[in-house]
Amino acid sequence: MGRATQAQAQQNRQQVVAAAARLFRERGVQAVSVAELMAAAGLTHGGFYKQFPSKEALVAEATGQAFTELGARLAATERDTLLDYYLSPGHRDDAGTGCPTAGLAADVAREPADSPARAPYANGVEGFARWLGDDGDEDLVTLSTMVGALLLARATAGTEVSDRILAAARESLATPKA
Amino acid sequence: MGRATQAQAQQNRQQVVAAAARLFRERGVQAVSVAELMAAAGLTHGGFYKQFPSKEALVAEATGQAFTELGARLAATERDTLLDYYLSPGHRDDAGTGCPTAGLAADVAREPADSPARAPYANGVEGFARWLGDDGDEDLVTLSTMVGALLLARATAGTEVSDRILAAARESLATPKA
DNA sequence: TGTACATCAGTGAACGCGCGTTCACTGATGTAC
DNA sequence: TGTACATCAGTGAACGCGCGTTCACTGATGTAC
Repeated sequence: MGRATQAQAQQNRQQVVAAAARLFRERGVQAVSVAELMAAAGLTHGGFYKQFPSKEALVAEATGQAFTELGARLAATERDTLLDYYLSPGHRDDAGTGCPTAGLAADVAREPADSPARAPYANGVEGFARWLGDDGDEDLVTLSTMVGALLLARATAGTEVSDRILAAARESLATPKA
Repeated sequence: MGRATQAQAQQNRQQVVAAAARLFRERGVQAVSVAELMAAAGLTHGGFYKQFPSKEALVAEATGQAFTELGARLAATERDTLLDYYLSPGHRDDAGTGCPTAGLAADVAREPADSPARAPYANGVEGFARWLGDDGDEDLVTLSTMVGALLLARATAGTEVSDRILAAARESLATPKA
């Protein structure tokens, strides 16, 4: 096959990061192999280390990428519209393209304390909370409710209580108390 | 070594379930091997299948066990005391003995739709919400906030925002609005 | 603009390792008499 | 209560498999002149 052009190599790299950002949210970091991510970009697994020093480094980069996508989405969305989507069955059933705060929470929580994935995650959480714009640290509470409801709805998916969790959180957050 | 007594066998089995209930919450189902769980009970891994049909079956049983422990704890605790513990740095830093609703949420969410772990998890969530005792489905919102805040605090552990998430949620939930 | 050659993205096989599960075997336990 | 024997909890080695990572190699790309 020979050497790829710099443009092609960069595009391949970006495809691997994009696949990681999606699949890590969907199935968890441990359940997605380096070989699968390379295959998602049409490559064989051997070349992975020409682009990334380790899987751990890709986890960090994919985390940042997922939060960058979230930021773009937030910038183009009104609060009530976002809440409707966030607490919808659609979002519950599609973690891969959904919120990384929820989709990566458990994975990042179980990363070692010095994992490079922690910084982009924490920055993402702070940015999301700021966007919510509630007074004081109340935005952190709002975000906690959103993330908790989404994760509980996912873990109880298929049962009657799952939809009730989403509906109750939507109702509780739709109209700001103040 | 020869055959163990029925009492000893039952005790060994219980130790495996207890270790699983703790380690699955702490590190996640995939990060804990059958061999490690058997070793935690002082056994070699080969005998696992004399006690459990599969690792998946143990996941379901350990999930039920963790929620049974939670139920006992709730029965002996007042709401405000529980909230203080739930949203504390201690609980954040010790997932293994902590709430299974939070500790197993992502693992159960990623289990297949027909996984036997889903039923005990959903039952546990409903029981926890009922214990909270808020009106209508507001208890599901309260639980969502608790679980979300705890998971976000864990994923941001080591940063300044982690403690703020816990404190903000504690403040928001400590005194019922009504 | 052409030529010679160094670079390096990607390949494919291999590394050591641990996984969930199976199985022949052991020998004390539990049971039938 | 004592004896003969079937049961079966636990052992330890092995099964096939996939993991993250390494490496010798390929050959088109990029560059120096």
